Amino acid sequence: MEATNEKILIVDDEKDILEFLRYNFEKEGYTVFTAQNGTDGKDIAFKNKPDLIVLDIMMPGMDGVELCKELRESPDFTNTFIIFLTARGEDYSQIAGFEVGADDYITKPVRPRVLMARVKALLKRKTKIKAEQNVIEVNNLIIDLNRREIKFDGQSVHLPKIEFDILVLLSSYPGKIFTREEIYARIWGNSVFVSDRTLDVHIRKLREKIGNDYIKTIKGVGYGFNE
Amino acid sequence: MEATNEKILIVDDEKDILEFLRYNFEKEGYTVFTAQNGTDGKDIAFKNKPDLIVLDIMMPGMDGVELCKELRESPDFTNTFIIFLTARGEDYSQIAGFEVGADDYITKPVRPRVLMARVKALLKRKTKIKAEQNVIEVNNLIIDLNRREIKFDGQSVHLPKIEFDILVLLSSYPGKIFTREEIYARIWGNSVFVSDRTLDVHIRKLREKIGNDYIKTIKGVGYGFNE
DNA sequence: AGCACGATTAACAAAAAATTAATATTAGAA
DNA sequence: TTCTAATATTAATTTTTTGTTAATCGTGCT
Repeated sequence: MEATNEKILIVDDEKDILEFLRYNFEKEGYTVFTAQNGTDGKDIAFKNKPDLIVLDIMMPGMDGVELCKELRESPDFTNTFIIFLTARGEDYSQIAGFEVGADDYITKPVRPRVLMARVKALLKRKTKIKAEQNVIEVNNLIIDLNRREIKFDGQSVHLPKIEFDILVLLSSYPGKIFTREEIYARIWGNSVFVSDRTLDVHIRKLREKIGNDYIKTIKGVGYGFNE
Repeated sequence: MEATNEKILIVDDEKDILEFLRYNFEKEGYTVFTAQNGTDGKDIAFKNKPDLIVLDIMMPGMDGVELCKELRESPDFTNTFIIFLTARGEDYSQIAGFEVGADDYITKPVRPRVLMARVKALLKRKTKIKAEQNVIEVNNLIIDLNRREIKFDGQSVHLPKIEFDILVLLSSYPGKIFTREEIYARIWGNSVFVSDRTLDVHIRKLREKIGNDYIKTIKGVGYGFNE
């Protein structure tokens, strides 16, 4: 696994758990911050702007729910993922509430693989996704899936169907290399056959509109999307 | 919050998600039904007539798309809101309308707050349309849902049924692109088949009456409404 | 019956998009 | 470095999609 270098903040009053999780996340290449109480957690959050926060519910002093609420009040954290740790059987009514703003929760005892899976699911894309609007945003490129249009350098640009679909496919999995066959299969379907240069032409037209930086060629394989 | 008592059906094969969402929606005052597969979902839908349905695309047995299609064939569900859960990068044209008739879709992993926001937005629209002035107003165009007539540049213009329905559909979701299939599904229903140019003719007649600016064509996809 | 209205269809025109073909260029192996 | 297969590029061509007009069909009304 490549070093993703995504930042994760874990807040829990039990030192054992903290170290246990730290070990596991660091092993996977994440940068880990920890705090043993809500107040410290808040400071570290504001200082380091983590991509995802794992919060224990029950803590002395400021508890997880309180911390979460305070974070969500800041625009810096409206798009940060927050996962709660809760004891099984605990009345999780507090966190499960949307007003708190949890993205997910898992029950203790924490199984690292479960937690890791949830984290990965949430962080899957480094690309900022404006989930509220079905918009993919990367640097100076905004792909609006509802309107089926893109904005490049602030300019709305119309993309014909196939070009748009290819761009969505590639940009949905930044970094992943799609083989030509894969792209043909997903865009044209398995029963349609077009000649071999067709894809290149579409790629070229896309590049004409969004520049050469986003779509990279892997010779002998296919294409990918750069962040 | 007052008890809205709006009914929501959630269909997903993952029990965790189901319960999590159930809890949250109930807390917000909604009446929640759940089903773990399409077949059950269909039964419950017909029995309870929910106001909004959240459908997972991928399910064993009858999947979300299939269920949606079947529901849309019944006049009971032509006006029910349907939100799809889908993986990003999936061929969402199938979902985002394609012959199906989805009102919205969100990409997994599901962020509860996002889902809740969308649900509220949709239901608000509905209650708004039901309760309030029943008028959609854009620039020099006023669509009166009660009288089923429009005012363009201050002039009352009568619209025949289908033209009016198309205009309402499009203008209710400004910016969203409706596929032709979706429009056919929503206006004519999934069991009625008319020839291929029919929609174009209605669109043309609409444009004749309200000008060319409001309805835009997305070639290869469908139509949308400009703000 | 005859009329009016709306919906649909058919036939063709126009526009846009997709594909192909032909040639140039390039990345990467030998 | 040289060579070659893979990709880029360009322009021409074909195909697909939509627009437009007019004719037809059907229904309800007088």
